[in-house]
Amino acid sequence: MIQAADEPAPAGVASRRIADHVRAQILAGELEPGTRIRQDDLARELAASRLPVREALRILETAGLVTLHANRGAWVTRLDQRDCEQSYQIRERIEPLLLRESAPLLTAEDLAELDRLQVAIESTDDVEQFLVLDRQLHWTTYRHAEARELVAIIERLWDTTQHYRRAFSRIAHERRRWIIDAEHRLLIQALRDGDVEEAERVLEMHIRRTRVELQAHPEVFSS
Amino acid sequence: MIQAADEPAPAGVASRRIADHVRAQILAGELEPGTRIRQDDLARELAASRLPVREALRILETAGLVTLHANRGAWVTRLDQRDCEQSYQIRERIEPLLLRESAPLLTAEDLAELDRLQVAIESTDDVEQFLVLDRQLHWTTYRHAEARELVAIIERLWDTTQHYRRAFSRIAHERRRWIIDAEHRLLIQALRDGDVEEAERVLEMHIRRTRVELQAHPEVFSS
DNA sequence: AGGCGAGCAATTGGATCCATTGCAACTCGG
DNA sequence: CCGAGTTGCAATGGATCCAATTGCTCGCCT
Repeated sequence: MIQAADEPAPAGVASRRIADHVRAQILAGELEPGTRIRQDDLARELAASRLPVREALRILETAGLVTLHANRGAWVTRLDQRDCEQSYQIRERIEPLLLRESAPLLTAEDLAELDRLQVAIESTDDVEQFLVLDRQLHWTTYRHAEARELVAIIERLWDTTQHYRRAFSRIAHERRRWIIDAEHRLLIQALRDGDVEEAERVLEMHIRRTRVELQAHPEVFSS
Repeated sequence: MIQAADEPAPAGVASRRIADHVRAQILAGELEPGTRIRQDDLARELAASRLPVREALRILETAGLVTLHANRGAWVTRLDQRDCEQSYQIRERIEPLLLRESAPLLTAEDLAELDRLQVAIESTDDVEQFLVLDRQLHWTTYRHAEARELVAIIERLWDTTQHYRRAFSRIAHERRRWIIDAEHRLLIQALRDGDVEEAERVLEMHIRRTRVELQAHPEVFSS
């Protein structure tokens, strides 16, 4: 092995790397729902052949992030309002399960990090930053959960709805942010108190409220 | 086009076909958790090259049915008792959502089919037959639901736990079957009455009871 | 005799090449 | 001038070939 560690490191299998890359692009909003993904372009962009690209697209299709049409190509999956609300409804019911498993194992360091993240959330005006930090905050509360299936499912739900969360934040963030902040603080406090049931209730309410507000903004899905 | 329609027809994309084939084999119990899947063998068996096989394996990995280790190969995913219980806990919370959406749209024909299926279930002693019919029955009740995400998630949960449901049925079916039959009949009756809430409650109870009974049989996961 | 290392076989991962499909523009006829 | 059919191109799907990694076995040294 001549080249040691100056390269960004192949880091595992190419198809996985490519899938992660595209996933990140979609989550970052660089690829919006409905945009076409061309195999050649991706391959050139990532300096790989089309073969791992195709595998990556199949992975992402199963993950629900892209939609494939036989002999026609791949597009970033577009959700309608109904699908999106349904996703939130599912999260509302199962994320408390994840929290229940993780909450009792949270350390003082975890709680400190939650505080830090919440302060950061309250002091940013950038939507993109907010999305990243919000996600970090919630997944920090889930850090000690070991339920693989549950984690996979919930990550999928976060992923497929990310774009609509962004669109929604863009138009309603100013008005909503103090509510979100309050809910986050209630969640963190319940966790600090070791009151898991209360934390579950707050989380469920947090997700439901977002879902209900989303109902009132169909323009998010119109484009 | 020389060869017209004597072939079984490619019928869509090969990778999808192969993935479905392997999925069916796993669900039928022909491939048990832990068994290795070799790319060459699959390719030969299905008269295809290894390329679509690889794509299929990536699909199935994302679907949670096989586990890939880089440069080492693919194995049918093995769940531990904790994972399996968690899957049932998730189903318990979200399948009622699917039922709620579908139940009001069930037709008289659907109800007749449910009766027919239930009669068939009660008159079979074959575990394999039972698994197929039970699955058909529940998915008939979900027939009119259109929530894509929810359907995908629940199918995944059924798929990944199928093997353990089989193992459990093998050892505890005699003792349990009258309970299952009773619950199915209650479910169908509630649907016939148009009492969706009652149907949801019965379904939740049905899944929870299975989960709790599974807790008492760790030997299912020992092999 | 046991453990460690090197070499080899088997299997997976990746690249290039060819076939097939779908789309679009252009042409020809009404 | 408009519509339908045909032809050509571009993008995906599939097969074969080659490289890289793994782990297993055999042999050697301690």
